[in-house]
Amino acid sequence: MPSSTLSCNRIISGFARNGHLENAKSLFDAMFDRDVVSWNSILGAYSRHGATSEAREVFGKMPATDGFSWSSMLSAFAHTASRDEVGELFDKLPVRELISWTSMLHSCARDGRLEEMQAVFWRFPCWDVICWNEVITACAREGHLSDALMFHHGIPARDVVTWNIMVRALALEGAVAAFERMPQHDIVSWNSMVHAYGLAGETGSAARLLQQLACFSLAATNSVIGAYGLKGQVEEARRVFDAMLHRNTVSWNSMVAGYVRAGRVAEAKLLFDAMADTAKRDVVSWNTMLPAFTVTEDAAVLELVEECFRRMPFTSQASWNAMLHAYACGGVTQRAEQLFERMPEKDSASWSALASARLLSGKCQSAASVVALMDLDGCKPDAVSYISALEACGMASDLAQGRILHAEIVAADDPALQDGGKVATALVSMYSRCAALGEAVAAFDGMSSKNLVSWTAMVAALAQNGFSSLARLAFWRMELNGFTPDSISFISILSACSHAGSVELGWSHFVSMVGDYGIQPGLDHYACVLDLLGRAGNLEDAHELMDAMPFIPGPDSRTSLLSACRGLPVSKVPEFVPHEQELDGGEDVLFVGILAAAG
DNA sequence: CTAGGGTTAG
Repeated sequence: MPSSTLSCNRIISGFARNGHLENAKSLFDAMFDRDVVSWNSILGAYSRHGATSEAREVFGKMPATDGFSWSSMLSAFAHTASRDEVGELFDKLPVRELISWTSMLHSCARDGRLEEMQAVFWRFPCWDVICWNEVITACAREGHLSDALMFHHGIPARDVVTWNIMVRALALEGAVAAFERMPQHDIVSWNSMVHAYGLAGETGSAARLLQQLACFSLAATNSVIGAYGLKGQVEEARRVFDAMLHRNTVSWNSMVAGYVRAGRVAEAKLLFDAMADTAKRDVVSWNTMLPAFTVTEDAAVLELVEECFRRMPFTSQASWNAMLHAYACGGVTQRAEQLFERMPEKDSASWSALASARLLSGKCQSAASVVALMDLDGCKPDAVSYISALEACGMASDLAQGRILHAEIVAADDPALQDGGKVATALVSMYSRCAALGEAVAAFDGMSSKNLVSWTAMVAALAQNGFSSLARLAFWRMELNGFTPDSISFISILSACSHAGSVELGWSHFVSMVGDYGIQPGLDHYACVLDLLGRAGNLEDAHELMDAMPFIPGPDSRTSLLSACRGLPVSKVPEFVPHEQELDGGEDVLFVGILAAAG
């Protein structure tokens, strides 16, 4: 037991800073002479841990308080308490220093009151780099990137944190630029840069950067494991994981998540069980197991997931959402609706999961109404809400409802709804499926920055509405604009060719997809080409392709062949076209139709 | 020695 108050305080603050709250507390309890610094250290520890009620209790017991005590309390409130409580405490402050003002910024930022935050910011008596950084972070986190950049440019002096915020906030290109421009790097800068590469799917660059690090970084290593997992490169992720000398809960969780995402549930479960001995399982570990069913769609896995959910020692909002999502994917809408009713709290992700449950079971109208319901319930619809509602309108061909949603999106005028043009792309698809091609084109033309996905949606819209040559033109313009078509773009263009009966062109796209772009054709591509050949009456080639394709021909491909025979005399129907007894319901009718037509 | 900003996982 150290004798002086000063040395005790030093040890207590050391414990508190490193999260050893229990040790800090027991030394504090054993002290003879506690001064205000001893009390403040304990108070600060509770405050930083978000333990506001404990902090409040300590604050109440303090024999004397100073500016530090009040600042700690205000910080705790700013992180956890309501706007009114924070305001009340702020009014009671004996002195208002910049630190307290900065906590007020955080309180606004926390629940998205960005305009109020900016108003508060400009009322400050003076500013330092930390309060500037706080507003930049808040703007960036809420998706107000232009505001974030404005403050970034407006700041009189930047420190390493200012730059790190930009590395975190910007997409890869911007992150690289910020990283290269910043005068010096700290470990957080490197971690953020590794993470940015991982987020962009550039796992190779992320791994290379990790190796360049002079010292071991848990955060960066975990980022790389996570990035490999996201891309399905589980073996690479495992190699990094196995090479680690120190792993924390996040390392384990990331590795488990990689297996789950890859549908390798058995291995995920094995690690999940193993980590119970070595690392502390937290709520995220449990939540990580829950999406397993979404990937595997294996009924046995759904049971395992339900079991997991029941046994969870703690649940978070994400646990409920993940379970809801699993039900949605499993098509067990009834259970999804029941779980939704039982949920203690509902956030926008919960409502979106409900919408997808309804959408996947074909209840398009009630899926489209989710946006209105959540709004009534006091939950602000976000980009995902609008995207799934628009998809529902498209599926239901509910043009009127789609237009209402469009008007709401425009009226909301929220930068967060831009979300990389995803909402605008959803509008294009919605209008297209409602056969309102003019409005689809208008939505597309109105996009400030188009990307591969929006171009592909436009190609598909033109193809679906029978404008095959325009679809081909759009495909060509897309390439001229520097967007390299991916597997999905080719489905759009192949279906355009198929609708138009352009055999040669469709075939050349198919060949170029494989040869020039190195894209492995999937079942959908084969189905388009089969349909194309079938429509053109090129049965020989169609049959040859059906034999050669690495998929079991589904009913659709056989129907393509069959429909191609429509009108042929029975004697001319090739023998490889399926016989009557092989056919099930839908095809049977078609076949009978062919025979009748053949007379 | 104590108070405000940036670091990983669903």
